[in-house]
Amino acid sequence: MKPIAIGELSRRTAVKVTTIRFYEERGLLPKPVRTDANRRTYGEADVRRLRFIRHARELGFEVEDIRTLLDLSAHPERPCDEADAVARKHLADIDDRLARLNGLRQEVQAMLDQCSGGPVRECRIIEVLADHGECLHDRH
Amino acid sequence: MKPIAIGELSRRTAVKVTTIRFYEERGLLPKPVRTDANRRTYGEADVRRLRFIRHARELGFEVEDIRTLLDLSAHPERPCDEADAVARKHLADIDDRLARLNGLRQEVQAMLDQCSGGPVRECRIIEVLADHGECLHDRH
DNA sequence: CTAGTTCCTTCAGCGACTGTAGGAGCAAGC
DNA sequence: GCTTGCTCCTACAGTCGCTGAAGGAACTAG
Repeated sequence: MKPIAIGELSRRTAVKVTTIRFYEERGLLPKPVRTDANRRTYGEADVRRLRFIRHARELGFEVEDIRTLLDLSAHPERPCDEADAVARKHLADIDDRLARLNGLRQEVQAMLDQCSGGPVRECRIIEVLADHGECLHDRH
Repeated sequence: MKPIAIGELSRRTAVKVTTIRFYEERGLLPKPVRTDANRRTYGEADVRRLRFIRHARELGFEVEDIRTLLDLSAHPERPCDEADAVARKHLADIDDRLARLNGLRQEVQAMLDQCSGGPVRECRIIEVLADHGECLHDRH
């Protein structure tokens, strides 16, 4: 199999060249073999690994979590408790953010509903922001 | 009215001292009058302005948007279209994030549901991450 | 007077990239 | 063989919205 240049790896994984170099520096991707002219060369395994990383990032996993998941995938004989824990923690995190974002949505929607389109003096948006007492919830 | 020190302003607005100085540097708060010993002194107007800022940040508005909203609140005779636009854009942004986050939640939940607790070799979490084809949605 | 707290400036760090400058290499057309 | 334009290299600064630390000065209470 012929070596893959960083640009082609980028195209095949939809990860930007600069981001690939960043992942290398962070230790998510192994240091690749270089050509005589000092250019990085990759193989199919790198394509798979980078797709794994990109996919996990799309699902919102942090780089630190991805490191753990990558380590795990390199040891298929170990129990998957750790992967489970990482995913569970991530789910809890998502639920948390969803709850807060739903609260915000309600609040901002209410602000907009009250705006009558007059001058700023009468604008509820500005007023609501100026006074937390106007809010639906105590804590945002 | 007696001048307010930065620490007291911090206590009264629940905004950290460092953050207050940061907001000053970013132009959200005006440069305060200093004492002979070079300490910042604030008044009630600053308390109100900072509460406005904090509240808007809690509702997820960006600093740039807050600058716009603050400018508007200083011109009560102008129409509130602009405030409305800022809030509307923010709502659209929240809806966007909610949709994506809900998608992620589903995906991660599905991953967890399939994990049978065996070795990593059989773990669906790792497998799903390795292959986007396993996903519920095409685009995350 | 002393100890403890508050305040000052300046600057580095977070996470996860993104972009730029300034250069070298390479592939294709003439 | 030369030029044009793309790709690649390193090194480093910038993004957003803070946060914290270092090192020093000043205020406050006992």
